[in-house]
Amino acid sequence: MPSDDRAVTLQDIADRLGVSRSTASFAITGRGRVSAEMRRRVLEVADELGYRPNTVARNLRGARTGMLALRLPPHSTSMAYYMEAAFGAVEEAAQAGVIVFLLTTDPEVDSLDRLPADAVIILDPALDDPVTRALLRGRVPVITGEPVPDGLPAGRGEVTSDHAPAVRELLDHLAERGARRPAVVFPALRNHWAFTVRDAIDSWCAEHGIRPRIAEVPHPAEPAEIQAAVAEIVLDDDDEPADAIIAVSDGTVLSVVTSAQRLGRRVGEDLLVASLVDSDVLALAQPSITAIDLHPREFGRRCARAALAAIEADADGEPIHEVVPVSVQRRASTLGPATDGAPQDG
Amino acid sequence: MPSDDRAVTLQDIADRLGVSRSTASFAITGRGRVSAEMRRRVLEVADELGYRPNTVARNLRGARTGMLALRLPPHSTSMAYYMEAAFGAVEEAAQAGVIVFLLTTDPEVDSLDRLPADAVIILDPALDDPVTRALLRGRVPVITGEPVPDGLPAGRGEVTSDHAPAVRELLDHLAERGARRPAVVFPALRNHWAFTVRDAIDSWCAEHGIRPRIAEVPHPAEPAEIQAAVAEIVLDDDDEPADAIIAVSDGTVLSVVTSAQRLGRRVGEDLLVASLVDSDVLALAQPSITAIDLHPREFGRRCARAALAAIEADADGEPIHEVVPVSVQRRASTLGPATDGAPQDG
DNA sequence: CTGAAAGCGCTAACAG
DNA sequence: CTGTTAGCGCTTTCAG
Repeated sequence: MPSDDRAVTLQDIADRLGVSRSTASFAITGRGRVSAEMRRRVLEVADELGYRPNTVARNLRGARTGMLALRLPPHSTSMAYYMEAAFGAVEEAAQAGVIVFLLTTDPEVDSLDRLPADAVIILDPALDDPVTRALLRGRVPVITGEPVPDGLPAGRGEVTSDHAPAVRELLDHLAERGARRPAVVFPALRNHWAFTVRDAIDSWCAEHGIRPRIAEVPHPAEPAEIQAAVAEIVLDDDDEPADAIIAVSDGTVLSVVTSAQRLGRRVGEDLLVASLVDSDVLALAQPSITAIDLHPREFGRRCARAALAAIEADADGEPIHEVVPVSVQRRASTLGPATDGAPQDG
Repeated sequence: MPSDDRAVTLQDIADRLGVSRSTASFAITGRGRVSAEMRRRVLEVADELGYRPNTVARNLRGARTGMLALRLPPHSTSMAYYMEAAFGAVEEAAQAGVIVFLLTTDPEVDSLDRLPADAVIILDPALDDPVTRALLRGRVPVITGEPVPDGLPAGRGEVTSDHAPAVRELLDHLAERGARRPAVVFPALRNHWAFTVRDAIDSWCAEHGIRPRIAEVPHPAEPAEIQAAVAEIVLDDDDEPADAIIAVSDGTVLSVVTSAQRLGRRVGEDLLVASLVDSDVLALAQPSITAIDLHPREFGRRCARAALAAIEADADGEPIHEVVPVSVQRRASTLGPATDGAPQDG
């Protein structure tokens, strides 16, 4: 029982069977040509010895690292969303024996073009993020979660969600529920998601002859700034008060709901509230909050899959483009108290 | 300008100066003995060529991987907390040129004792988590964020926060603000944090002659389960109603606040609310929510530092033990409306 | 003070 | 069908 501290190597297996390393290697990777019998024996011994291929050494040879770098937006608006997506990517990569590591929020830009990774996944690449820019210029293939905004070099592929229809569906839903004066609290983000959603809102409003009422909050924002924006919309001095409010993140929605309740407005009745990004906590509020479910876990998985594909297709072939479905979760904050007890929920 | 696709290697530098690889290596790592002059020239060329040491190859030799594995609890209660901690670890490790990768939530247990990492960080190790158990039994040194609960083999070190005093401070604060019947919504977690906090609450209550009123919710819980627990406490049929409620995560607190507001209770006035774990969104609610700030970023940094130290001290020396300070953020939900406009906040 | 050479664990030509 | 061999990029003895 070589249960000493050294790791079991191919050599150990080979020695044990009196064959050469390569035979063992071929048997294990299944790549080369070895007899079925030999293969069986190698596998048996490998198992017995508790052999674990050393991924580092394995990848050294192939000029690969067996790693994916993951970049999350510097000031993550929606923690839960990114965390889910991250774990989706980790899971998917793990199935291919690939490791996902996190990039610091603020890495040294010049260390970026020689990243020890076979590909990078950038979630929500933003126009004004120097790291994203450097990564996109670097030699490591880049897959982005959501397209790269115009003005930045394209990556090798992108995974995106069909935001516009979902936003329109949400707006339609609000209208059906009687909303006539919807308002939006929107962060000053310069990424594809923000541009797209904003566009969808604007055009929907135009089609419905409604003046889009958008309170833009800085990003990242101080609590006071968000609270002020929310207060302005909820109060709405100079105009008819908003009868529906859409916000982005857990935090902003929370601010909207609590502010509204404080001011005596009844969420789900005289004020509809919805979020552009779903998260677990939105189902916990009373009333529970209608939101667009971006299926972040699946989104993350697809990003990893795309990244893995980009590594293989190491030429300059077709860029990868994948669309992940999204869905609107209708909950009590827009359905009203009638259905409060049994909101439609996943 | 060798700006072709191949990465710049030590050999390139050596060739350029007509010296050998080892000289270049020594000059760059600063480990060996080379003349100051030679060193200067090597560094210069390295810089010029844009040399980046290949960490993978570098570590191959030393039987190190240059990587830290990070395990987050399978059903993260508090996304923001863990995400912050994770990035703290990533940042700290990056300074030492070490990469932090995420473990899948559900890895194959037998792949765990030969993890391609020099150490593992487990955040909030739980008694009932088989992965934690496997990791602790494995040969990769383990650092835990929060101690390993009794019943599991100890790791090589732990980073912890001084929860008990903070909980007591919070309870004292609530008492000062007039709370007489505090209640707690607590998840059925089997980790050190949960045990400690629960203990602190129990003993504080005992000292103050108060019957601890704890609603335990399953973990992970369905929204309905949490809502039910919250409703029970907020309503409190058979007893005097609670005048202060403590909850753990963003979600539960949100549920408490919105439920309370719906039932006509005024948070910060006739009902005090506080969270055991702070996060950005708690500052956004109206009123903003008092919470214990666990300084997760710093916590994560310390974990990484401890892990790095554990790798060096590869003997069975003293286990590492570090304590990260915590602080109570008093906000409007317990301070009341008087100070609502200017809550004490970081 | 510097160069040659031997590996780290694994893969993949190339022989046999 | 299997063994030999030459590396991947780097570190580190051991000679010179």
